[in-house]
Amino acid sequence: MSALLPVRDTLDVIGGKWKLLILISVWEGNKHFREIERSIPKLSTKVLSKELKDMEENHLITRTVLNGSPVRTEYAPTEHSKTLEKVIFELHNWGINHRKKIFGEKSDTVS
Amino acid sequence: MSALLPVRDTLDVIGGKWKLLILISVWEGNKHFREIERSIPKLSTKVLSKELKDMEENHLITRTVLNGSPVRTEYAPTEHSKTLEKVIFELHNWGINHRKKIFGEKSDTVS
DNA sequence: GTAATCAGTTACCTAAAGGTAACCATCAAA
DNA sequence: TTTGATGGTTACCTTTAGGTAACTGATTAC
Repeated sequence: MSALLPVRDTLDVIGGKWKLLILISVWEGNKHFREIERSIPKLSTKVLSKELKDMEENHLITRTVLNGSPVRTEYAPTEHSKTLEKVIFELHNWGINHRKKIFGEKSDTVS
Repeated sequence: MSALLPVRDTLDVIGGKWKLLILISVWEGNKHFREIERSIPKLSTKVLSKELKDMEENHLITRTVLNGSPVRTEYAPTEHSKTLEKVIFELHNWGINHRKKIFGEKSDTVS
């Protein structure tokens, strides 16, 4: 069953500890490196730097360097990144229901 | 934004290298430990053992020990596990489209 | 009695993800 | 002129996921 390859691709793109948090931060309007960094507690510059590169490669964000005095960069979400919203919604939805199953009830065996 | 907690839950349940492969194997009708192990190339007994425990805790499968001579166990998927199909479908779907974006086209910047 | 099956466990090792902290250059304000 | 902001990089360390291989005890087949 390597029909799972596309599933793996998706999990690689949104997996890990920080990618979704960073994506949401950018969706919320944070544009600059330090701005994004400050918006996410405990996130280090090193990890942010690496994740932003990954996300740029995956066309989730764009990076624009503004030539000016103390070098400004601007990160922006792509349209493509917006297509993740549905996926995230489903993950969220399932997670909610899963918690109910795990902590709320008892029996759910099949056949 | 800790509205991401349920998303994290879901990713924990289906993430990692083997969980989905094992789940599919059980969905396909493999019931016994060695049977599942043989159905997935490169999967080791140690990892399978650990993953099955996780999946049992998460109510994705049930484990039944049949008292008999060389000790048989039976693993079966739960109804709850079936609710993952929709999630997996979305992940699959997005993965397919993502590949098209990445390898097929070029421009997709926002605003 | 030897091998092979069942269902795992145990100890050890490698690889990848992530964390910590110091550092770079450039510029503006105090 | 020192401090702080800009956007990062570098080297090193820890933690977690996963891999390798040997081994257990019970049973059947040879």
